[in-house]
Amino acid sequence: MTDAHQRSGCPINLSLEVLGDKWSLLIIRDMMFGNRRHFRELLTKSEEGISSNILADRLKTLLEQRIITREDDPTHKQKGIYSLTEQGIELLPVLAQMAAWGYKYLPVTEELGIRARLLSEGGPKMWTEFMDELRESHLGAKRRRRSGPSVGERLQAAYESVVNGR
Amino acid sequence: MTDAHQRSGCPINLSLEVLGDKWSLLIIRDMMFGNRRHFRELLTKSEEGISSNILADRLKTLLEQRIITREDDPTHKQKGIYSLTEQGIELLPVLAQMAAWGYKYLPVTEELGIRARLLSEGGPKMWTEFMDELRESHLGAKRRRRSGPSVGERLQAAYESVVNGR
DNA sequence: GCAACCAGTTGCAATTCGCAATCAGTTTAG
DNA sequence: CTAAACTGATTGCGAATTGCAACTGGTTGC
Repeated sequence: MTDAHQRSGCPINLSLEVLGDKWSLLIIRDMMFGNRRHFRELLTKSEEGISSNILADRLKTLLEQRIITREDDPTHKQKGIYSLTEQGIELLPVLAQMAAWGYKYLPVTEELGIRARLLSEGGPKMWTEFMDELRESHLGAKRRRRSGPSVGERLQAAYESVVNGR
Repeated sequence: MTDAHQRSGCPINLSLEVLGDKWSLLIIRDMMFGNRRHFRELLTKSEEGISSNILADRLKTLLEQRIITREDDPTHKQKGIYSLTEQGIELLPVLAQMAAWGYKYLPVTEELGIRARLLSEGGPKMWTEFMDELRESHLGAKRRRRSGPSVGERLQAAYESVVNGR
């Protein structure tokens, strides 16, 4: 896991060297949209069933790359709380574009596609708002009060609506 | 390489099952920005040095996923011409966001970062124009004549300007 | 004819992946 | 107080993937 073997200084290549595998972006996704902040939450509450050694390894590299941080949970001596950094939060547009593409071309299920659809329809303006919400919950940033439900709440409500209403 | 083991119907997960490795998106990148259309071009003219068996394997899965197509080159009985499909062309926003993120946070070299910078500054409007150009060169689509150099030409000129002018 | 070029394929060693079991400390229920 | 459950991982091991180098069978240009 040494970072000595850099292939080129191309931004796409460098991004892929950090994120180019089947799990890293899924962990980010769960932290962003599923509000998972503990190891166990990421391990058990995901659709795909990552195994614990892979999760531990990916969290380690995401920490090294400063995409997430880890701090102790004051309520539990063993729990750690993982948070997105600004750098991690700014992966949202990447995920949003990837979700939009997958939604358009791959066999997405209805309940898991609804977030992608809303996020795609909302466009960059909605992404920016959601990123501000993430800055509040992950970085403790102050945020102007908005009227109405947050983007996170709207996405979650839409998801539950599809799940319950079928 | 059977596609039986699908992990979930989430659009991000499905996208990662197709593109979640260190090479697939680099091949797409070279086809889009480097105008590589033949096996040898993709093999030898890339910064990163993919090996031929990996390239052959990735081209195969990209074909299966309908992200690219392959046709015989009429000028050479052995050459194949790889082209992006509409589905492949619409990966441009994903690459653009990934490039913008990498440009902002990773140790990108000046000459390889200039395209990312221009594409990021140009925004979705420039992406749309570039996608139209790709539709012309890869799908044979007719395109309204534009005044001035194309996006592809502008990116290439900027790259060469940095390479020569340092 | 022959060297260079074409798109891959093959063999093999090294690495990574994925599953299951396990670990040691912490908290909670009774 | 004790036992069970929970915490964030770690370990062992077989399977799959990766990466390098050599090679194949054919085509093209000189």
